[in-house]
Amino acid sequence: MSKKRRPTLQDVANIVGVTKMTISRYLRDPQQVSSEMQKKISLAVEELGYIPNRAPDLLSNAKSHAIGILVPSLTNQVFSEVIRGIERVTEAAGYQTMFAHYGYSAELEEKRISFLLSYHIDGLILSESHHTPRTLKMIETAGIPVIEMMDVASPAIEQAVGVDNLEASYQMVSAMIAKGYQHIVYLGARLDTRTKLRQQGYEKAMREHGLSCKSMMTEAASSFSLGAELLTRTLAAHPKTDGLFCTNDDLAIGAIFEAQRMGLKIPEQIAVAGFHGHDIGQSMVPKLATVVTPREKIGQVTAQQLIARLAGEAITEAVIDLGVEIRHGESI
Amino acid sequence: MSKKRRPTLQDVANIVGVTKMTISRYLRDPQQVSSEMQKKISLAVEELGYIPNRAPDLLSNAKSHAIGILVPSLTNQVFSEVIRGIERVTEAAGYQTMFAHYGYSAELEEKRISFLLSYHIDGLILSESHHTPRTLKMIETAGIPVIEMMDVASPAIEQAVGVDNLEASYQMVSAMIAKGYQHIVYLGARLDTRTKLRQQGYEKAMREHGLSCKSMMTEAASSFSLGAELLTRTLAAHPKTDGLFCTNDDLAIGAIFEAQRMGLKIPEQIAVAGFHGHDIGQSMVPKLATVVTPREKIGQVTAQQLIARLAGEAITEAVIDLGVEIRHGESI
DNA sequence: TATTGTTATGTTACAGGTAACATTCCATAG
DNA sequence: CTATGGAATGTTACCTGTAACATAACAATA
Repeated sequence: MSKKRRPTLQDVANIVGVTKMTISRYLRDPQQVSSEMQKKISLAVEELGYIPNRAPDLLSNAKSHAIGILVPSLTNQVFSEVIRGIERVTEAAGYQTMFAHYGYSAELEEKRISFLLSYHIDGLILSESHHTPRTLKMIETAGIPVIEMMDVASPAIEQAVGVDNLEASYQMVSAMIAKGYQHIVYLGARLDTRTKLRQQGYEKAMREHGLSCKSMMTEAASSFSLGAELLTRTLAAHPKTDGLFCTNDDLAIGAIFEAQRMGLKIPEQIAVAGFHGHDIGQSMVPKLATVVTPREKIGQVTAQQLIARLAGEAITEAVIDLGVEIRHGESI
Repeated sequence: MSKKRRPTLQDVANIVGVTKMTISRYLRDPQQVSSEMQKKISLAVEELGYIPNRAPDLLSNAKSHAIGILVPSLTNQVFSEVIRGIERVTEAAGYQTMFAHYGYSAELEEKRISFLLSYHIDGLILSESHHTPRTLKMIETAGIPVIEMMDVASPAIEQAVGVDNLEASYQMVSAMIAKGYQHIVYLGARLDTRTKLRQQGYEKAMREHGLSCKSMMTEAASSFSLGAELLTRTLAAHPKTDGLFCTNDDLAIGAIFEAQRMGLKIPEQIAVAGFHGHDIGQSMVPKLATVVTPREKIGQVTAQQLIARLAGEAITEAVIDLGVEIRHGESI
């Protein structure tokens, strides 16, 4: 009994009694072979359960029609929505996607990019503008189009699509100040690039109004329970706190739940604002004040730009800022 | 000016003045070449920014050390946690992961599997036990180990790791009935296999106590706002409802928020239970009653089993049931 | 009938890393 | 001084699909 081997085009060809070239043609476009041949090949392919093999293609430097997508985290709802936007476009354009995530670490990002490039992706989408030198070198060497998503402040490579996190935060905190809150504290977790930008936006608004900046930060990953914990710590450290600007909705919602447990009235005793505008913020009581980011649209526009460039078009806009919406909700 | 080309081992070899075989050895295990050669090659590799190329490897039927992972949805928090569990194990074992998602469609699953197999993955993890005939054929032909995650009721291939969704739901609904709720309605969305199993568990418990079954279902994807909507529709259709068993936490939480808006007391006027035990359920007020599934552990055990089989071990347990915990919380 | 075109299929060469085997060179033992 | 062994490096063949070119067979036209 011979060991089973993955069937090749040659195996199909042997059954049909033609060369593998004919099978190859059939698989790419059945019209290219005669109609009786189509039937015969179709049967043989089904019989063997032939599985396409990309290896030879990759080897001969053909286009892979695959694009690589790097996100910091899969657990983060934000990126699942961005990915949905990307795929809506890539799917329609006949491109396949290969994801990887790097846990907010530039070193891991480097590894993942190397992995994706080793599979000859045609284009690459990143979620960060900070990379290791080796990453930059690899990308240059690979010579494929690259787009950085999410923030537009300081693109490191060729093109960026996203929002201005600093400016958006500045606007939200300004709105809170305009409503009369004076002792606003910034809640941050997982100190990545965008978290820092949001903190800067917070500080800009506070300073502009002569208010003092206070932050409660941790390197732990965001979660609802972390938001609860940060509220407790904030009130212990700064009892006069009357507002929270949180780096994302999860922290904000966790803080609101904890405030409810403590019997604090929102927003009368403490105002809370988040970042992103997830569905849950609109369902909960009170409705969450938040900076609504166009997550799915970021994905769509990024994918459209990348595909245009894969089709040979030049970059027309190196930076595409899709803007945010300040939603007041009921919590400020 | 010549068009840039991705550097090959030969290019590195030319710079160093040896054959590419020496470079190949260095890259896989630097110890295999002399120490002065190590330095020279290292420099040349950096200079060119050499990127590994998996194509030749794939072509010669080498192990890819990559495993494919198929999940129905990336938006679904459940699967990000399962993936985290998988990666904790694969990362340590030196395996790389390639994800894909198929939007709960068996046809799309087939496409994705074909895609992953075309890249010569060594093993495959699925999240479903229902597949197209062609999928089954492909998997058989590929001859690689496959594990089905999530539910253990009716594995279709070789091995399954997960929980018993029907039994778990039966237990939760029984617990609700034991507390005195009589008019419990089942809330379901996106009618996939597991949702149906949970409904069956609900029905088994209700029938056993001579209570009548009522369901409020939709094919839309789960969300918090959908939970709110389903509650409204449920109360309109069945005014006497005093309990909800929801197919997941999102629906349950959305329903609770809506009940709060309506001024309904939980659990006095209406009890609500969810499924999975996400972090948010423990933070919110009231704490959510839920069936806690060992999501990360499912991932870990699945990966461990797969890697053991890749190492040549035989299947010792075709079905691994990791069990659930019934958490009463404050909402029933 | 000779010519041209068209459709269907065949032939050849190639992509880049690595397993398996071969060679070279030098140190040490006999 | 030769023989032996081992470390370092070289040589060859191979994996599979497809672009590019070649050929065959037959229909349509001059």
